[in-house]
Amino acid sequence: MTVTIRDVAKKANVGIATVSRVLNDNPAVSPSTREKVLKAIEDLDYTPNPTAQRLSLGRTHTISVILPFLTIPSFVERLRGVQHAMADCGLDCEYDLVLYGADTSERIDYLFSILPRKSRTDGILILSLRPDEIQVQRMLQSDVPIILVDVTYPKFSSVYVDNFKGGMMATQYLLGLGHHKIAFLSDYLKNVFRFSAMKDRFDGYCQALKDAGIEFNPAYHRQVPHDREQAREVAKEWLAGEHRPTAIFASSDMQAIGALFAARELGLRVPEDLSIIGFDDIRDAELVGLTTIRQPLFESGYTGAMMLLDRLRTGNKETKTVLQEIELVERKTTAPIS
Amino acid sequence: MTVTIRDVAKKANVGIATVSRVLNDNPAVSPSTREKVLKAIEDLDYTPNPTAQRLSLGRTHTISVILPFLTIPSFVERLRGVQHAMADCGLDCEYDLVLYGADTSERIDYLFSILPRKSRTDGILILSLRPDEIQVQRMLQSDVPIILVDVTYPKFSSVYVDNFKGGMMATQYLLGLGHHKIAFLSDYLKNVFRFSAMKDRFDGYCQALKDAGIEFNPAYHRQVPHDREQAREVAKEWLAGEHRPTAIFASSDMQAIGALFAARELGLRVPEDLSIIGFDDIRDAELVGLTTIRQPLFESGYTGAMMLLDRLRTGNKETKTVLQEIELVERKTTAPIS
DNA sequence: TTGAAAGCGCTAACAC
DNA sequence: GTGTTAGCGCTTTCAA
Repeated sequence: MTVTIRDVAKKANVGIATVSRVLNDNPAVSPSTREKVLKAIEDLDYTPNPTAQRLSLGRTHTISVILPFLTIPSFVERLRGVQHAMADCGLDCEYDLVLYGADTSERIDYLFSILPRKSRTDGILILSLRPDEIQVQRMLQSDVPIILVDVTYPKFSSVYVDNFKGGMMATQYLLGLGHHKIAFLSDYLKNVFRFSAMKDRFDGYCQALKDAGIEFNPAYHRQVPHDREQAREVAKEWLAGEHRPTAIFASSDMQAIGALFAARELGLRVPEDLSIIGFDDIRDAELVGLTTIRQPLFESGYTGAMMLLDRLRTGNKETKTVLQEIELVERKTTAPIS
Repeated sequence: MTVTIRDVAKKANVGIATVSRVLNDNPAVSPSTREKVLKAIEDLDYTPNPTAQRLSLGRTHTISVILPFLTIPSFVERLRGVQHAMADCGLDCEYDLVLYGADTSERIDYLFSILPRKSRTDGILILSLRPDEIQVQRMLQSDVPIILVDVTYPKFSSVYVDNFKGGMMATQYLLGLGHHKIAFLSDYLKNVFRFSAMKDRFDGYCQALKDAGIEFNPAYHRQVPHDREQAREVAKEWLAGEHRPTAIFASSDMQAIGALFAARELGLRVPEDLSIIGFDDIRDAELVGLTTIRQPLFESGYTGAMMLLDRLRTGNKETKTVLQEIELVERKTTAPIS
C-alpha cells in the first residue's frame, strides 16, 4: 500500500540502513549508491513516515501553541509572529505547528496537564495564559521547553511588557490633557484565563490617579468581557449617566473601539466631548484613529518562538526573560479637555 | 525517564496488553484488574505516547489546515470555524490541528506534494488555495481526505460561494443606485495562490455591466495586492483623476476600507460623493459601516471541518459540495447617485 | 480474562 | 561503505 523504506531498499538493492543514511544526509554513502537510492526514492515517490521517525528519534518535531481565542486580534498577531519565526529559521518544514485553542478552564487545565511531556511535543508556547500554581508545578517537572508570551512567571522563560507602566502612561497622558474624570473600562480582572495584563494596567491606572492626588472612584471602573459589544453597552451607561467621565481608558483596543461606538451612538464627539485611549495597537486602532498604548504583538510571538527554537537547537536550559518596550501612539481620539 | 506502558504493567503486575486494554476501554478486563491498572497509571502519572499509538494504529490523529496568511481576517475566521467544529464534535482532544502557512508558491507546492499522505495526516483542509493540475493529480491519488474551503474543484469535496453571483449582486446594486462609473478594485486576478474568487467576482461585475448596456472601461479596473494600503493608493489615483468613478466595488472588504480611507483623505464624503461596496463582511466592515456582500466565513470553516470529521468517522468517500448563500448587507457607504 | 509476541516504519549501534 | 539487527512504545492477534 504505502511505500516504506524497505520498498526503497529492495528497489535500490541496498539495505534499509543505507536508505536511511541517504535520507539523513549521512556522508558515509558512496556517490553511486546514493544515486541509486535517490532514483528509487524518486521512482516510488517515497516519503519517510514522520511518525516512525519521531518514535525512533524520540522527538516529536512538533511545536505546540496554546492560545485562548482567535477572535481577539492580538492573539492572532502573536501567532503570526510564531509562524514567521519558524519560517525565518527555515524550520517550518522541520517542525509542525500544532494549534490548541484554550477557551474554557477545563480545556486549559487539560492542555496544561497533558501537553508538557516529551512524548507529546518538543516545545510549548503559551500565549497570554497564566498557569496556576498546580499547573506550574507540573510544567516545571516536565523537561519540555516552555515559553510564556505576554505573561511572566518565576523560573519560566518569557516575553512580556510592563503593563503597570502602560496603565500609568495612559492615565498620566489623560491627566496631562487636563482630564480628571477618567473611567477605566476593563476585562474581568479575575478570569479563567488568568490574564494578568489587565490587572496590572488597572493598578497602573490607580497609581497614576493617586500620584495626581485624585481619588479612585469605583463607579469609574467596570469590568466586561473582552468584546466590542459589551464594552459599548457599558460605555453607553457611563456616557448617558449623570457623572459622565471626560475620558475613558480601555484595557484593550477592542473595548476602546466599543466605547468609541457608544460615543458616536450618543452623538458625542470624540475627542471634543470625550477622550478615549486603548491598549495594544491592533490593526483596527489605526483604522479608527485610536490613540493607544502600543505593545509589540507580532514581535512577541516572533521573539518567543525564536527563544524556543534556539533552545531546541542548543539544548540551553537557562531561563531568559525579555521585556519589550511599549509606547504611546497619539492619534485622533484624545484631546485636551475643553 | 519517561513512563511507558511497561512501567505501568510492572507496577500493576499485569501484562502490557492488559494496560493497553484499559487505556482503550476494552470491556474484556475484569473490574479488579482494571482497578489495579488505573491505580498504577494514576500513581505514575502515565500518559500513553501518542507517537507510538499513531505508528501502531497507522493513523496520525492529526488534521492539517493549509492557509495563505493570518493577516487576512477572512482566513482567520474560517480557521476559527474549523476549531469550533472540532470542539463541538468533542474531537479537539482526539485530533491535533496542525497549521501550515502557505505564503509562497514554493511553500504551497511543497505542502501540496508532501502533505497528502496517510503517513502524514488523517485529513486536510485547504483554505482559499486552488491547487494546480499537477497538484490535483497527486491529491487525487492519495487516499487522504481533502476538503476545499472557498474553492471548488471537480472530484473534490468543497464548501464555497457563488462569487460570480456576488460580483453581479454588488454591481447591480450600484447600478440600481444610479451609478454608471463603477470602478472595480481587485486583487491580482492571477496570483501564486490561484485564488479564483476575485476573478469570478470580476466576471460578475463585467456581466452586470454588460447586462445594463454599459461598456467595460479598463481604466476602471485595477489590480493590487490584498492589502489596505495598496488599495488606498490606487483609489486615490482614481479619485484624484479626471474621470473619477462615482462608485467603487472592491473585491474584498480590506480593499474597500482602503478605498474608504482614500476618500476621507481627499475630503470626499462617503456615500454622498462616492459609494463603496466590499466583499466578505469581515468584522471591520461593521466597524466602519461598510456596505458589502456577506459570505459566511466562520461557517465555511465550520462546515468544511464537519465534513472532514464526518468522513474520518464514517469512512464515507463520496465527494460532497456545499454551496453557501451570500447576501448584500447595506450599511452606510452606499447611496443613490446625487 | 489475560499474557507473550509480532509488527507499525524508522534510526543507529554494531559488525563486516 | 554497507547490511543486520535491536530498539522506540504502542496495539492487536493468538494461545492459554
